[in-house]
Amino acid sequence: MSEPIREESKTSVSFIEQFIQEDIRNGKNEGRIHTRFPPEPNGYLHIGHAKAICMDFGMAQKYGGKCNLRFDDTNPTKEDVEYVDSIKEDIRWLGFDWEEREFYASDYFGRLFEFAVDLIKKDLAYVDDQPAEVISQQKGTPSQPGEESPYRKRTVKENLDLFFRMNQGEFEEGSRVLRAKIDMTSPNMHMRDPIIYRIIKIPHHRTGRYWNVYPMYDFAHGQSDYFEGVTHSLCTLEFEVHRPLYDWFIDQLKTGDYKPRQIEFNRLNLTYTMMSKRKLLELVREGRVNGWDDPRMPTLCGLRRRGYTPESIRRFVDLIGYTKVEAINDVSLLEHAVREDLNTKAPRVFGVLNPLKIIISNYPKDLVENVEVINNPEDESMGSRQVPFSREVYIEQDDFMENPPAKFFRLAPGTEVRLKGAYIIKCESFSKDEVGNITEVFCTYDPATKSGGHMSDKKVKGTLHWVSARQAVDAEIRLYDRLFSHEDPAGQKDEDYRKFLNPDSLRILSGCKLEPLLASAKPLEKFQFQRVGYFCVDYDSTPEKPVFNRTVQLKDTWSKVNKA
RNA sequence: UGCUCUGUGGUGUAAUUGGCAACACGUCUGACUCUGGAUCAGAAAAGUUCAGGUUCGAGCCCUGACAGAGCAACCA
Repeated sequence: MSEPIREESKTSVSFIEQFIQEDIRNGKNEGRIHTRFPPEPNGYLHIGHAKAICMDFGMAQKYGGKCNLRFDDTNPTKEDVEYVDSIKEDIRWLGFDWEEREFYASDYFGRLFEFAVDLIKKDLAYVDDQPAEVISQQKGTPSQPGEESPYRKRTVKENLDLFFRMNQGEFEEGSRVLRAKIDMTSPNMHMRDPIIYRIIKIPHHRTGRYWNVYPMYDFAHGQSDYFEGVTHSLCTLEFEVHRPLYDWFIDQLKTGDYKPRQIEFNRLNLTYTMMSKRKLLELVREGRVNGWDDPRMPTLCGLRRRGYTPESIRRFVDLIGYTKVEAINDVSLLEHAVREDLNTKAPRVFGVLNPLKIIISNYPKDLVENVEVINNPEDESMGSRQVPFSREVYIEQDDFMENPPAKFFRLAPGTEVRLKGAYIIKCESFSKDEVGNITEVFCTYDPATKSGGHMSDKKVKGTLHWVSARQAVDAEIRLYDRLFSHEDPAGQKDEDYRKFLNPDSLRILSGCKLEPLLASAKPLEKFQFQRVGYFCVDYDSTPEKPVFNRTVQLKDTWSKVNKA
C-alpha cells in the first residue's frame, strides 16, 4: 500500500513562496531565509494575526530559516506590557516558537537615533517647527503635489542642535518634528518629506523616560528588519505604498549587499466578524462582551476558550491561502475546519440540553446497570466507557413527538427506539401539565434487547442518547452564536457596527443533564455531545457546577425531517 | 484629477508559466439507522470584468476601457 498523498504537497505554492524560491535560486542574501512577526503590543491577537503568524513562521520553518518575534513598540501612548504577555501566549498556543529571538523595536532606539543624526549630517533630514495642521496642509493631497516647508533649508548644524534638544526634553510635544528630506512633489504621499521622529513625553513600557523623541513606524520597521538580518518582511496590502520609503531608508543605511525585501499579502476578513482592534477594544470597554477572551470574540484567546484548536485555525489559514485580492472569507469554512479536527479528537458523550423525563415502568426500581459505550466510532483507540442506566432517564425534548410527521424515526406514542448502548424501549403513554407541555413519558423496555445481547440485532427506527436521571450531572451550557447579524460589520461606517450586534449571541441553558464522568472534565477539554454539537469546558467550570461552551454546531441535516 | 494594487462558479483559491478552467467550503439529491448529523455516491453552479490585438491556440502576452481597494495620522 502506498502512503496517502501528503496534505502539503497538494497545497499550491503562494506567490510569496515563489518569490522566496526565486531569491534562494538567485542566491540573494546568501540564500538565507529570515522572517519576523511584528505585532504592536496595543491589543490582543485575533484570527487575522494568525494568518500572518502562519506565513511568517511557516516560511522560516519550511525553508530552514528563522522567524523573529518583534514587538513594534514605537508609540508609548498606545502600548502596554499586558499585551506583550498575551501575544506571546497566543503565538505559543498556535504552535510556533521564536526561540531566543524575542526583540523590541525599542531595543533599536539608540541606533535609530544615530541613523537619524546621520541623515541630518547628510542633509537628508531636517527639524520642522510648524504645527501638525500646517505640515499636513503643505503635504498636498493624493492628486495635488505638496509644497516645501520654510524650515527645509535649515543648516545641518542648526538641525543637529535642535534634534538633540528635542530629545533632551526642551520642547513641548507637537512643537517640532524631524522629517526626512525627500520630495514634496512625489506622486506617493509617503515620500513627501515624511515625519520620522516626534516628541512624546509619556513613559515607554520598556525604556521609561529615557527618550523624549520616538521614531515613526516607517523609520523603525525597515531598519529593524535590517538590524535583525531579516530577508523577507511580509506584511499586509495596505503597506504596499510604503515600500518605496522602506527601500529608501534601507538604501541610506545599508553598507553591503544584504537587503531585506517587503512583500505584501491580503488581510484575513471573515463574514459576520469584525476584526478591527480598536472596535474590539470598544466592545470590551462597553461591556458588550465579557472581555477579550469572550468566546464570541475573534481573538485567539476567545477562540481558544470557545474550543477551537490551534490545528483547526492553522488548517483554515492554509485553506484560504495568500493572494493580493481583498477577500472576505466565509466563516463556514472556519467552522468546517473545527468540525473536521474535533470530529477525530473529541470523544462522544451523552449530554441532554433540554431534558424530558422517561420512566421505564417495568425496569426494577433500584437497579443501576453500567452499559458500555464507544468513545469515538471513528477511532477505536479511544476505547469505551461505562455509563450508568436506570429506571428513569432523560432524553432530548425534541426526540419525542406526540404527533410525529412521516419519517420521524425517534420516540412517539406506540413506537420503539433504542437507547444508545442500552435497551429498546416502547412508548406506552405520557403526561402533560396544565398548559399542555409534555412532562413525562412512560415506556416499557425489553430486557432481551440489551446492546451486545442475543436479541440486540432487533431493528428499530431510531436510536437516542440519554442520561440516567439519578446519576446525572446538572450543568450550565452556553450557546454562542455569531456576534453580528450583518455579513460585513467591519465594512460599515465606523460607529454603525454596533447596530448589527446580535442580541441572541449568547444563550445560557441551565439544568442540562450530562453523564456523570463530565463532572470531572478539565477546562478546555472538548467533547461531542451525541447529535448536539461540539462543546468545550469553560475556564470557570467546577465539578459542582460544570460549564460548557458550544464550540460549533453539527451540520443540521435532521431538520429536514421536521420540515417534511 | 494623481500614484499603487486587484478583477476566475455564491465564497475562497488552482491552472505544469500559451494547450480540454480544477479543488475546497457552501447549496441541493440519494444511500446508510444499536447516533455517525459521520461516511459514501451524485448534481447544480464560472467560460475567467468588458472591447480589441498577437497566435494554430489566450484566464495567462499586448493595447484600451470599466469596476473595486489603498494612499492626504506627530498610528502601526
